[in-house]
Amino acid sequence: MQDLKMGRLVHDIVLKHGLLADKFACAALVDMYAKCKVVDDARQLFDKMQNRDLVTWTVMIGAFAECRNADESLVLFDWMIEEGVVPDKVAMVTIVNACAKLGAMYRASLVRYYICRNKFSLDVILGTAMIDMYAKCGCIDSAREIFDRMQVKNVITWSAMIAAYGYHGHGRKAIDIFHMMLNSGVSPNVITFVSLLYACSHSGLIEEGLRFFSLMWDEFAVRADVKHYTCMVDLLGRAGRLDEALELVESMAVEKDERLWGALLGACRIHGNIDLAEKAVNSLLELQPDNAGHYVLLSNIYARAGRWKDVAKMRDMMSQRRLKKVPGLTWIEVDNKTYEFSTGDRTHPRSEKIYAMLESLGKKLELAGYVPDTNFVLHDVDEEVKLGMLYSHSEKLAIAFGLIATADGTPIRITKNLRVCGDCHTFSKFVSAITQRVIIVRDVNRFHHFREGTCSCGDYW
DNA sequence: CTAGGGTTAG
Repeated sequence: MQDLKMGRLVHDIVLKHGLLADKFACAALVDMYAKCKVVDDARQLFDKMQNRDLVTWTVMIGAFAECRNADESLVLFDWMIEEGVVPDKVAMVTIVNACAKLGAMYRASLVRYYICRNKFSLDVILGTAMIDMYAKCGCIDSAREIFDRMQVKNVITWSAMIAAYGYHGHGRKAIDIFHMMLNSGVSPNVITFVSLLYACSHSGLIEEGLRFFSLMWDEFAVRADVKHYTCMVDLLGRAGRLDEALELVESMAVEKDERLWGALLGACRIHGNIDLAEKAVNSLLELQPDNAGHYVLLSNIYARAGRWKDVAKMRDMMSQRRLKKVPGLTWIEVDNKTYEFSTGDRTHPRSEKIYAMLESLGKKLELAGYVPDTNFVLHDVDEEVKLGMLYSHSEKLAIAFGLIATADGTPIRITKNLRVCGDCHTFSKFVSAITQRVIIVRDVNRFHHFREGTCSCGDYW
């Protein structure tokens, strides 16, 4: 049931007949609100219920992970345990899913401990959820361990592993898994191919990607949808084959969406193709006139080409339409606590040390050849102010804090709400070289593993 | 036996 109007009607009837004490009726209503994405209504009802049982808790926890902040799922889970409700396997899958969404490594390890201690067997669903959780927490090897231990794997399990290798930049391994899957007799589906093509494009495996794209229909009867085309546009576009990418877009018989044009625009950014970028943005703005991200991306492309008048034009368009760039946030877990940073943030208790660290780090980095790229600052301010803004990007603050607060040699794991900024990407490479630290960044799309001055994404993101 | 569970594209 996903009809909110009807759902509220049913809610009224339940109230009228005094059925609020009935846990089945209430759980179903909570679930209905959750599925209609009105999580606050679900929570209100949940709070009013007298006898909440495990299923109701599970629905509520899942609703938060689905609709809003997975952090709230974890809080609720703790509360449930405190109330003495004992989770079962389905509840664990729900909480594993919340950890995956958050990328919260510490919580993930607690959950694993809980699962082991209570001897929940790794059935195909719990195992698959754990693969996804580990991968999205940046621990691709742990994900693979779970995968290898699983006795029963279905198409979702295989797809999750292929996808995981894909967004960690291990295209070859994704292809290996795909072949293992075929050998085991499981047939790939639509999502398997999205994951596989994505893995190819993000590892620059052009010929392989093209081959799989034609194979999917010819050999597996899986019809290409807009997502597969998006992967192919990305694959060709990254490789600089923009003409072919455009040709594909123009020839496809499937309805085009904003992410397809977004892939083309991303390729234009990498290769500095302004004409095509403008075409892509025009199509994007037809579909989503209020998405600030599109303006920002085009503005960055202009900035890189030194077309400052056009940058100003974009900025004016944005302010006319009252569009604001989504503020960048970065999270880092230190000593089992999550810290959040925004640009120029000085709220952290160790803020002075963090800025001091950034300053000394900056000097070393610049000696090593790092040149801050103020083109990534969109604001119309003096160069010096730009430099200050650039150096206080949330990512850099989180990395500096990680360097201060964690032991030498331990990897630094951070999570971002946006795509990684080009300058922060360069910065992270230099930091990994100079400090001998591995830096693992989860951005909104994928993972970057920085090690000894290089990134696993091969600078294509 | 009946409410609740996993994978995907910029």
